Amino acid sequence: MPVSIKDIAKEAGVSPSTVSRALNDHPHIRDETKASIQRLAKAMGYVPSVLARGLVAKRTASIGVAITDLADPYYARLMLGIEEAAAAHRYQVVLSSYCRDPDRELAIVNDFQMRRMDGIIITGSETEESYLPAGQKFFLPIVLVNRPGYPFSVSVDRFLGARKIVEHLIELGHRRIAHISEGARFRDKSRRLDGYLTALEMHNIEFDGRLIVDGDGNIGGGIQAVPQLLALPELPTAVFCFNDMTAIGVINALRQRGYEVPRDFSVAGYDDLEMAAYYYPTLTTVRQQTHELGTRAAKMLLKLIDIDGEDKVAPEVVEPQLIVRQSTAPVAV
Amino acid sequence: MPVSIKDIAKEAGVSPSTVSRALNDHPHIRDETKASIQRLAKAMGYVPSVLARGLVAKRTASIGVAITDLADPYYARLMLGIEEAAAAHRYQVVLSSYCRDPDRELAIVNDFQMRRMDGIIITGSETEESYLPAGQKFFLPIVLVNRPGYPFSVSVDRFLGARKIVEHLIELGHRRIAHISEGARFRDKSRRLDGYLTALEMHNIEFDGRLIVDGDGNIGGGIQAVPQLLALPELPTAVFCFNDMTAIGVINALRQRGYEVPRDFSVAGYDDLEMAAYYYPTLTTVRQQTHELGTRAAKMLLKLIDIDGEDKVAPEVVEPQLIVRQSTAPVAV
DNA sequence: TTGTACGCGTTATCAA
DNA sequence: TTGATAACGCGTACAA
Repeated sequence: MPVSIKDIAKEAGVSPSTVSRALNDHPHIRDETKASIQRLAKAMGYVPSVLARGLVAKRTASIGVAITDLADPYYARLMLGIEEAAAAHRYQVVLSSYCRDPDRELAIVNDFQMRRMDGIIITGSETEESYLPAGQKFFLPIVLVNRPGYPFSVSVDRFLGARKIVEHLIELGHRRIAHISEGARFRDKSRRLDGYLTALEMHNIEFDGRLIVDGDGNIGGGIQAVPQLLALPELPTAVFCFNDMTAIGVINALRQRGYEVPRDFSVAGYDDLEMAAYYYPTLTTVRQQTHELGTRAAKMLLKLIDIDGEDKVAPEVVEPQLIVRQSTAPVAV
Repeated sequence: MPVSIKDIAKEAGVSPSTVSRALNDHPHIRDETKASIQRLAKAMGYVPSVLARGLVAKRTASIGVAITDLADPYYARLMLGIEEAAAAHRYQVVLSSYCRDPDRELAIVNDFQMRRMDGIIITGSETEESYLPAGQKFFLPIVLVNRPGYPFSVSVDRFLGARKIVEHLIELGHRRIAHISEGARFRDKSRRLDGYLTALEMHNIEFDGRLIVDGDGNIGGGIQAVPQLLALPELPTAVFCFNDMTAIGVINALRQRGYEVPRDFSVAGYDDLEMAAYYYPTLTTVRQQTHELGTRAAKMLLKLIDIDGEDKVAPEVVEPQLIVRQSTAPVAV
């Protein structure tokens, strides 16, 4: 049973409010009593109750983060950024992973509401629309990461990132460039795919739909894509993958079949995971300012919480950076 | 402003207690009123407050998990196991990462206490001792993962895992086997180191302290260890790493210097991360039953919460499994 | 400087 | 079957 403020009051022979004041460093209280009560509280192992506090204060000094997938290290970096900004404002961060499952995403958001978090950050939402103010189902501020269509969002410009990396491949002489997508579900709204198409168009390269193969954002998706690519009547010379995990799958599957990267195929990833610099070969990829993305999202959310001035907040976009390493090379002649 | 039970009561023209009963499916209530109130609650966007509920119920139906490091995918798998078991008992899981920082670990545990979680799981605690019942600083049950000395713990037998993998190296003919540890801080209580020493002893191989080099559990630690190994007057032929991340760092650093694995050195990891099967070369490693570890930890915690019968709970140990892949090979002659 | 009284949202108990 | 009341732990006006 936790010790309550009343227990301390009884023990100290004062009223509960005096204890409350002592513990919260209130102005009008004798230094002596304050000190002795603080000492007593510590000795008795007092731990304040967020439940009771939040009930009266109508705030819990905590924000909830619903992340796409715990297993993806990309989100770990994002979390570091969020926690840093939150800690600076003395907010506690609570995390849950919805594993790319729309139902779980909504369940987590609902749980955060039940816990009366002060605000929520959702990465890569699968149900973006439901958070639109029109619905009014949510009574706390929500910031989305990488959903640039949402009014309160912080995103990396994935269109630009994809364009940059495809142009890099084109500059290396590649003309038949395959793309492994995140999955069929996302095809229409894929910014990466748009960037890919734009880069081709800018360089007058004709688009061939057979070069687009569905992955799933994980290693397995990359592995499964390879036989489809190799079955094409005319092989690609380069593969632009949805992310680094996919690229690792692709390189692995190619190696299994006796191909070498970048000798036989250039392969590019996206994300610049820590692993990208240590894989063999090291990955050419797109670095997203992940840490900054996190701090920006947290700051936007805190702004929404504090001033409640939704008008003052506009969607933010950060620019990604091309990282050239060894998995891409000039096309073989 | 969230809608409260009172708001609904006013709107429905009944008392708050009736609303509470309707929402909680209590027995003695007219089906009609129950249905209409439930409908009204949904329409008004009612979301119950865990704060208020927990205050009176003295339980929040949630457990906190403090994990070692978000960036380590090992913990993602563990979380899946925990969440699965928790969900089966209708418990919510809340996660925080302490990034191997003892202070943050204690801060998180304290926060969980403030939130009046029903119990806590801590992975790889850096401050194991502080949770011993003797201290009595904690009023909620705590289960530790991979701290077999603690009375309420679920662990993989790391001693056995290390012994298995070192014996595998010995069988391949290796005699000078280096070990990259988790860090100097952990040397005395390293079960992996014990397993390593035991394997050597069982095969009458003399121990050479210079072969033990400190890492940090991350890629960087592996990278930094390599120059120290290469500076030894007599080179090792194999390296047993604290974990897969360290092994990746080691292999990478060796490759940078023109060495090839396993031609020049055999390198073994520990954990069997997803990546281990896809790295180049694929890693020989030790698979921990990570998912099962998670479910077991959650079940133990739930037992402690429910029956409060500490006597009925004993530390559990699961057996790890040797996974042989391409990063280890017979010693060169 | 300290104590008293009330309310936050909810549930449980008792009475109607 | 329903309503009134108290209680959970805490903060804060207001009174002393």
